[in-house]
Amino acid sequence: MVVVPEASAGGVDGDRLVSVFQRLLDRYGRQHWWPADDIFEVMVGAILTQNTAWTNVEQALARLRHRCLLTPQAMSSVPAAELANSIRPSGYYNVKARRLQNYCRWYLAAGGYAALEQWPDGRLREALLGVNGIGAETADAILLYAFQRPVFVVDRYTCRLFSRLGMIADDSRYEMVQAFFHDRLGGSRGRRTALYNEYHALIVMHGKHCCRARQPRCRACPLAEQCPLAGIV
DNA sequence: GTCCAGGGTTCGT
DNA sequence: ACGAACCATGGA
Repeated sequence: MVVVPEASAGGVDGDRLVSVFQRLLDRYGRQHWWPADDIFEVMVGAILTQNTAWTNVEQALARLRHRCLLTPQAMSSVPAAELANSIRPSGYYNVKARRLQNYCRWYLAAGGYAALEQWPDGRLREALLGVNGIGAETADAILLYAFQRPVFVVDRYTCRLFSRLGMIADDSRYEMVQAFFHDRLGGSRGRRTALYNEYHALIVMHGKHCCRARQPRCRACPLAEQCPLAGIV
């Protein structure tokens, strides 16, 4: 599937969003997210990576796999203390153990993937948000990367980058930023799903190298002129 | 030693 | 409605 958008549906800012996407794609290439072996691991990873570096999440996932806890049945029935110990490298292990079990119990009670994939986007999103420990970003990551729904995932890197590009206010609410993308990147349902998938992954990849937290502007980034956004920022 | 990471909830104002 | 405190490990 070609992920390059045909044309923006959102005027000047839409064209700019497409331009940023093109530059990031040219510089970093296709990211092939989500990095996981199966659908359930995507969901677990989405919870474990909350405010946590992915390298830590990988260690936690390896421990879970080694202990045969990477299934919703095993994860929901194991003692919380044992689950917490298994995910220790990902940090916040007590709260995340509770969140994982909240999620697994909801997931199983709903009938698992086969049942949930039949749910419409809005209903599925609301249900995810109803699980304690699943906020807007985690819900959208699961919607996009596990359920293939056309939902743009807004994370810290997204807000930082596009506020520095002057396209959004630095204090914009989550849903406002998300609507900014939804309103300006059109196309078919499948096309938008593929585009949102790649775009978010590229934003994260870029954020790891450039435009770090303490740097006020992108031009101060380590990539300097190599930065794909050097001419824009 | 300091800073930060692919957030979310809870509890004060 | 909004901000602050809290959760916690590991890599740069």
